[in-house]
Amino acid sequence: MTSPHLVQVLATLSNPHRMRVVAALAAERGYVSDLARRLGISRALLQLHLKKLEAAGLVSATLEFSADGKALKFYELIPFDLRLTPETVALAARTLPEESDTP
Amino acid sequence: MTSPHLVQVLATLSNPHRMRVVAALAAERGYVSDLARRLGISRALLQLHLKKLEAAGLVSATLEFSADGKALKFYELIPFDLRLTPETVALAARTLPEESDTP
DNA sequence: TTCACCTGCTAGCTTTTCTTGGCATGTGCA
DNA sequence: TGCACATGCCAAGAAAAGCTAGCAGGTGAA
Repeated sequence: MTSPHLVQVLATLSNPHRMRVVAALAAERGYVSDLARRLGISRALLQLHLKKLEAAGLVSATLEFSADGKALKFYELIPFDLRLTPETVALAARTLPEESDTP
Repeated sequence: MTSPHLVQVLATLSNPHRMRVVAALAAERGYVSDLARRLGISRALLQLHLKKLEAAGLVSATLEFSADGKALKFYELIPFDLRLTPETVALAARTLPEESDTP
């Protein structure tokens, strides 16, 4: 894993809503509106968090069709296994872009 | 680890500056001004990040005195070892405070 | 006394993130 | 045709995070 990606993953997971989304998807995949109901948050908000989770490579989406022809966007977890220690963080920090790169 | 704490730790580590600080301290402890020079950032900024790292329980500070009597605040790493998987995240999410708790 | 260090704090600005509410589109069913 | 449910997107405000510049106080050495 590259460290900008690690930064992104950590930032993505460090949010209560997104942790709950991961938990919900770990139990069972679901489509957007369904998930929103299960989690008790608005669809717009969930969609935004799902976007971030997808951008971080933590979930993936599949368009499917229900029996009655409705288009449903199913989300499911992409398994991950990260270890966070001073050593792994230090290692990642070495591949971080310089701050002088974006003046 | 409680999940609010996990959220805090992840949020704290998901920052390039703070990752560099952890990396620097993993290599060798140091005092504020020294660290600022090593990292090439302003002292005020470093102090802010050190505060967050300390609040998250990732570093600790000790006041010491140099040979010539100057007070130096040394920071060092507190070892940590976190594993991040869908399961650990789901587990943590279950102990998350309800959103209805802070209306 | 003046200089070169060290520490700590904060007011204020900029940028980013979070969140809501609304609008548009499409489907099948009564 | 009207209803229910699905998706996507965006504007705009509220809240949080990031950063700088500056001030104040302390020490030892020249």
